[in-house]
Formats: sequence, C-alpha cells, structure tokens
Amino acid sequence: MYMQARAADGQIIEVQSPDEALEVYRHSTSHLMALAVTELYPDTRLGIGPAISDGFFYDFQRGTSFAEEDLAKIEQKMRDLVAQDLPYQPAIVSVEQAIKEFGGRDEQLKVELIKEKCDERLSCYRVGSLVDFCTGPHVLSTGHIDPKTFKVVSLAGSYWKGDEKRDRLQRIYGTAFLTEADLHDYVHRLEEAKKRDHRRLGKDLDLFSIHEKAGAGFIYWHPKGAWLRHTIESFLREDLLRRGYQFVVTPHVAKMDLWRTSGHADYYRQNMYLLNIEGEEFALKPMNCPEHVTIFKTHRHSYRELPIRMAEFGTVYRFEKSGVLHGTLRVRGFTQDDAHIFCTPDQVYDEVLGVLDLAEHVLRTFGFEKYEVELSVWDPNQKGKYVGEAADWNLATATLIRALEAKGLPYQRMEGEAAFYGPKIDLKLIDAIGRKWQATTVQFDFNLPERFDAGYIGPDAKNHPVVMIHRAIFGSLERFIGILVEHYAGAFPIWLAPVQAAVLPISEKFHAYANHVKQALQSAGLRVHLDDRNEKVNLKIREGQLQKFPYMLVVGGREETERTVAVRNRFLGDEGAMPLEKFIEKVNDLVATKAVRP
RNA sequence: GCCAGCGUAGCUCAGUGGUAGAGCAACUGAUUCGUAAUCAGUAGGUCGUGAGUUCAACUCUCACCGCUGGCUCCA
Repeated sequence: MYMQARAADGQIIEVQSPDEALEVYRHSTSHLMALAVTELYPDTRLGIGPAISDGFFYDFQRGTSFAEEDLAKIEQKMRDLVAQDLPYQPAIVSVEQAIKEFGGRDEQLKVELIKEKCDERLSCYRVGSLVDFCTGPHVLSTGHIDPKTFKVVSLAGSYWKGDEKRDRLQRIYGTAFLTEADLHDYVHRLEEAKKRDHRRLGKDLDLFSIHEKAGAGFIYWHPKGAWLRHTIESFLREDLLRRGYQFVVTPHVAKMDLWRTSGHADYYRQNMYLLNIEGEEFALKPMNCPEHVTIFKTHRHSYRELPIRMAEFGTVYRFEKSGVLHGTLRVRGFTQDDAHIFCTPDQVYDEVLGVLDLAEHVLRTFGFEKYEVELSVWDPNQKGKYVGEAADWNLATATLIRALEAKGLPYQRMEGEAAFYGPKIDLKLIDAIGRKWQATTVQFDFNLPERFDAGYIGPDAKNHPVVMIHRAIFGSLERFIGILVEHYAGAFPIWLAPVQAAVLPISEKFHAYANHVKQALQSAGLRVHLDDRNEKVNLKIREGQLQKFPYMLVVGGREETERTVAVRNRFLGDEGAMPLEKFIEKVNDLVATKAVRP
C-alpha cells in the first residue's frame, strides 16, 4: 500500500497504486491551497481544483487580481496550515442541503456544478474553513502533506468550463510530489527543458529569428536554419518520389472566388489574411487543398489514373491570436509538407496504409521511435455537424481502423473529435524528454470534392466523386524543426547538422594547411567551418562545443607533417589523429546512413 | 483575444524621480598558443513606441507593439 486516505463515506482506505496515491496527494494539496487562498483573501470564490499531469491547479473567482508576490504568501500560509494538522472531513449530503450550504457561502459556481452533476446525494470535504464539493478521497489531514514536497508555481487566466464566453477566472498552478526527491527531479526536468528550448537554441545556434518590426509569428530562417530545412525537404522529396508522389507548386494568393467555393471564405475568414487590390478581394492561402483540387480538375481523370498523390511544400498564412504564438511551434506563416491523395473507394485502404508506412519510416529516420496515435471519429448523434454521407464516414473510419490494426499501432479513439469534413488519424511524437508533439495527420475530406465537383470516370463510364485524403508527415517544417531542435537539444545528427565539421588551426602558422583541409572536406560535399580567428584552440573548442558541431578537427604541426586531422567528437571528446581521407570516408558513411549519433 | 508578468548595448542582466552601468560579443593592439574562456585598450544605448503628470521620467499614469507562462484555439 502506498498511502492511507479518507474516502467520501468516512472510511479509511489504502491506496494501492503509486499513480493513484500521487493523484490523491496532489488533489489534497490543491484543497490545501484553496484553503490558504480563501483564508488570506476572503472575497475569493471557488472554481475547480483538480490534479493534473505535473501537479495541480485551482481556479478562483475574485474581483481583484492575484499578483505574483501573492504566490509566496499563499505558499507560506499552506505551510502554516500543514503545521495545524487539519483533518479532511468528508460528508455525504443531499443536493438540497449542498445547494443551501454552497449558496449560503455564495459559491455560485459550485451550485451550478452540483445542479449539473448530481441527482440526489453528493459528497463534500471540509478542511479548516474550506468546504468543497468533491468525490475524494483525500489524505487524512494537512499534516500528511510534507511541506518540502509542494510549490505554488504560477498564475494564469482561465475561463469557467474552458469557455471564453463564460466568467474569467484566475488559475493558480502548483506542483506536488510524494517525495522531496521527486519534486527535485521535476524541477531538474524543467531546467533541462529550458536548456533545450528551441527559441533559446535558435538564437544561440543562429538558426532563425523573429522580428517585432516585421510582425509576430513570421520566421526568418538564417543560413544554418535554412540548411536544416533544405536537408529535411530533400530527404522527404526523394522518399516521396520513390513512393509514387508527384510534386506541384501553387500560388500564395488566390481570389476570394476560390475560397468561396472551398468554403474557407465563410468558415475560416477570421483566420485569413485578406487583400483588396483595385476593388478585387484576394486572400493569402490558409490551406493548400483548394489549389490542389484546382489542379486535379484541369483534366478529366479515369479510374485507371488513380491514385494521384499530389505533394507540395506549401506555405500557408493563418492569422492566429497573439497569445498563442510560440517560437517556431506556433506561427502565422508556415510551410506544410502537404499532400492530397485522390483515389477510388477501393484504393483507400492501401493509401492509408502507405501513409502510415511513410510516417513510420520518416519519423524513425529523425530519431523518433515512439509516438501516440489518436483516431478522431464523428459523433453519430450530431450528424448535422458534418458533411458527407454516413456510408462514407463509416467506410473511412473502418478503413483507418483496419490500417492501424494492420500496422499493429495501438490508438486512442477520440469520439466526436473529427473535423466537420472527415475522420482523421493524428500521430503525436514523443521526444527525448518524454514530451508529446502533434505532427503527422491523415484526414479524409468529404467536403472539397463535393464543393469543387471533383470526380473520376469509373469502369462504368460514369462520373464518381473522388475520395480525397489529406496528409502531412511533419505537419509543418517550422514546427517540426522546432521539435527537432528540442529533441536533439541542438546536437543534430551529422546528416542534418548545418556545420558538420569545424577546422581549428592551433595558430596562424597552420592556416594554409587548415585551408587545405577545409577545401578537401568541402569538395567531398561536407558542410565545413574554418575557425581561423587569432584565438587559442581552447576557446575555439569551447565555442565549437556550444555550437554543437559534430566534429572539430584540430590541426597543428604534427597534422600538417603527417597529412592528418586530430578528430574531436562532440560527444566523446578527443579521438586522436587520422588521415584526412579516412575522416572524410567516415563522415560520408555517417551521413549516408543518417546515423543519429556519430 | 483573455489573465498575470516582462521589455535597458548584438547577448545575459544591474539600475525606484535628479548627468545611463557590468560581463560576454564587436573593434584595435599584443600574444602564435595542442582539446571547454590569453592579456590590454577602444567603441557601442533617443532605456519597446506614442501620449500624459512633473522644474525634471529608464523610473509614475494611459494607450499601442512585442515577449513569457497559462486559458481558448491549432500544423
């Protein structure tokens, strides 16, 4: 057993799993925080206060705002309350009693919640002066919470029930762990994540910049970042060609006519950059699909030509609310590795399987071995929300499931999470420190073929609506590169690294030979940097390590005489001298095999 | 967009109403060096932008822009 807890019926129970114990502990700590807050600020009303993956939060309603300096006071108050060892006392009461109790305390949000969730009876917990509507269980008393295991972390705004039309609440985040060591590890993980932050590394490694003057959410790729992009694009382009894709290129701007046909003018307008030139309306494209359908429609297609797999590195522009922008992970202009597969219903299964296969291969190449799969399906009770026939939806959903099962991919079914135009599969990458990132998506689109009247001629010589599958593997290059930076903490595999080797002459006397080495590597197709500053080799190495160059080649008198290079590996340190040709061979081999580590 | 915090030199950050500071980077010079920072000197800022209060604003007030953490949304 991991912990004793008090269940809602007053019984002492023994919590049987560490996960459950942690949840009880955090939930109890969130009540402790709510007690501290309501004692310090009696004009505060309660929202909800659950345990979450990194700790807990509690939402409060209060006329005045909490300030950052209040957090320390709250934390101190919590410690005082721990010292008082107040019991968590459950009670089972009727709905009428509860509404009277919470109504009397002017806790209107709790009253609303109780009316919504409960029929007859419900449980409440009292701790000190705080009474909360709660199913429990909780720790026995505040004395069972170790003051060294929790922290009040941050302040945020939130909405009641997550609805921006409802009351604005103030959320206070905290974290708690069962042991002091766990809390310490958590703080350490946060620091580690901070070191990997792609915004920090993007600046330090000179990959990209964003400019206030030019607009938030637009990325300027510097030479090193651009190399990454080109390398990633070339890799995918070659792979797609092998898999029977064709590439197209479409404009960044189109007349509103096109967006009216596609429906974007009605349903996506608030996200679009609109232009009015000489009285005519245009928009920057927020999606590539309408233009791809436009190309598809330039010919009549026989079923014999299908499937057509039409790919583009398509740059799209979407107005996003200022508060959501985040480095390269959430921007206003980005390039999707987009493709649309036009096919017949009986080709759908093979095509979906092909996309999953592609995703697996691509993601593995970039060092992502693990990912989570979500299948988003419609809500059959709300058929009015969706376009397309039930038969299409059922076929598409069944096909997605069949393909997932064939690949042996476990998945989570997300009821009612499908887009209005079709069901989809999303893959979430899990990076080196366990965080999840949305990347690959495979979506059916029942909307555009109908709106554009896109079809093919079947064996029966009749027109049939074409099946359209939208898919992206990286999602967007901006986001994917941001994820890659954080995944590798900037130390890219050598095939991706913007600088693959740096040549470090130990003094000016060896610049000639260093130049020779640089030329030789460059001629062999490698990306190389010559550090010919008048600095000590120690400094060059330090900076080279911080720049995460995969290899540094120290050259001095010995190397010049013996026509070698002294190889320093970014991870392993000094590897000793080797002939220049041998080094080139070694690196070319690592590049060709796309080795994740040298 | 909403809540809170923040915006000072290229970068990291001091500076609470009275003449703008440090370290690193840059530049100049010296040093010619063997696996994570050589030494010295020089230069660099309308303190995010615009209004207002004041004899006086980096500092106080308001608006706007941007950033950070969340909410909502999303590739």
